[in-house]
Amino acid sequence: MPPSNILDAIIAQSKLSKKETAKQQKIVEAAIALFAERGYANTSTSEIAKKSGVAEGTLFRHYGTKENLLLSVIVPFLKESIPFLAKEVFTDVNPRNYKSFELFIGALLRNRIAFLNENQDIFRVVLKELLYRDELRNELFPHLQSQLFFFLNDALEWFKELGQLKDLPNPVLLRLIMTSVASYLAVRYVLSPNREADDDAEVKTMVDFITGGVGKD
Amino acid sequence: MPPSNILDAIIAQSKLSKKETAKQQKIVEAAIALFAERGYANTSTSEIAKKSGVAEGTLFRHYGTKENLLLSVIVPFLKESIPFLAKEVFTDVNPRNYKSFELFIGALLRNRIAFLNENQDIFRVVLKELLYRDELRNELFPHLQSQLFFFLNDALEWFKELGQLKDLPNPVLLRLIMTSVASYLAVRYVLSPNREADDDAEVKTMVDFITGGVGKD
DNA sequence: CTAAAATAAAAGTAATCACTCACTTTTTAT
DNA sequence: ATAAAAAGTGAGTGATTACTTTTATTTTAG
Repeated sequence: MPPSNILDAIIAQSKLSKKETAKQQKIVEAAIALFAERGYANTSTSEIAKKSGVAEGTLFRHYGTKENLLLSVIVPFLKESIPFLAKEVFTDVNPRNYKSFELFIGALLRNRIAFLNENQDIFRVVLKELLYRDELRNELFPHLQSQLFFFLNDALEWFKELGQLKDLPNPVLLRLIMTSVASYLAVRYVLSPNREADDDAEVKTMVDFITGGVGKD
Repeated sequence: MPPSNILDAIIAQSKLSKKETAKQQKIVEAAIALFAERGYANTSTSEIAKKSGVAEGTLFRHYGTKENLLLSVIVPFLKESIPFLAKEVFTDVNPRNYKSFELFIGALLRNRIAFLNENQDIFRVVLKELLYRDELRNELFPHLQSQLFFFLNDALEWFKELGQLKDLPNPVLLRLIMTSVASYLAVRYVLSPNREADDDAEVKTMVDFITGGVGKD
């Protein structure tokens, strides 16, 4: 494996497994559930095989190693989850369509909440493994950051022009906004998963906080 | 072990091991380093024994199980780290001594940064295990929350009186402030550990953000 | 229909794991 | 000084692990 670039390796890997058989889907499904429930290290390949109704050998025929199976689980998620890679969110939540920064951030939050509602399990897997895997994280973060920057730089400039954003450097703004959004999502989906949420109220609270803080004018 | 209450069990456990032998200290030291580096599940007891220069049997004589060793590592940290339990931070950063909410939050941030500078490794261990251990988390969070509330409720009322805080419910204020602080610390110490930081500038940025958001007045 | 090729299942395999146990050494108390 | 208690040791133990190899079944091709 020549590439020092893990992301490339991951993407290449994901392209290799073009056709997914029914059994492969079952395997991935079971892997997601088990990894999310007890973590990668605490899940054995035999358990995955059992849960997916497949022989252990089948699992290794398709994925070679347990590590590789993890990547096959994480990669498709990342490809959708680093959304600014895909054009979807771009067009779905286009800053130019929003007259105020509040509305834009609100839409962005709603978009990501909807996505995570559909992907809670795998989100947990990804988050946990990102904590454990330094190399993956070290490659992913700059990549993520530059993608976010590429997408949001424009948006930030747009709302600065409209006079709705403080005149802070864009990287600083980006960091403040994204860590707020991320920590909200992390608490909501990972740390307190069972809670029922009033989306409208919560989004409003977060948007108000991000734009106006807690201080009195 | 009767108690359904894990926290009680932990605290009881920590009280049992009153006198720490030199070897015990070595063991805990090595365990922290290894757990932080590669996680609990990926660290074997034989490795811990080897690194700390004791026989594996010694480790089990003192801690009984690997799990128990983890608790012995986590507990003392938590006792200091849920700082509002201990009076130290209370007196060190007493809200009534601060004329403005900004100054108070700044002091709080500096206090926690100083603490984490001394405890980076174990902070990483705790954070990772909290993600993996539902029961621990489910017991710890309400406890943490109520402690924080007990301490900060007063502070929030104080700064509300001074007209420096928005008239939001205290639990909401608390959540917004603490998730901001926590996510800043998490990014700084866990996700991007190797970064060198300009404390003064970063604290200022965070304080400004928490009090005033990113929106233009 | 049949032989070859691809896929799945089952039965291994060597390594590693957390943990035990019989025993020795050190510390403490009298 | 001595006995009891505590601390320390390291060679085992059975269970489990990721992975392999062998055997069986299904799919495909001529």
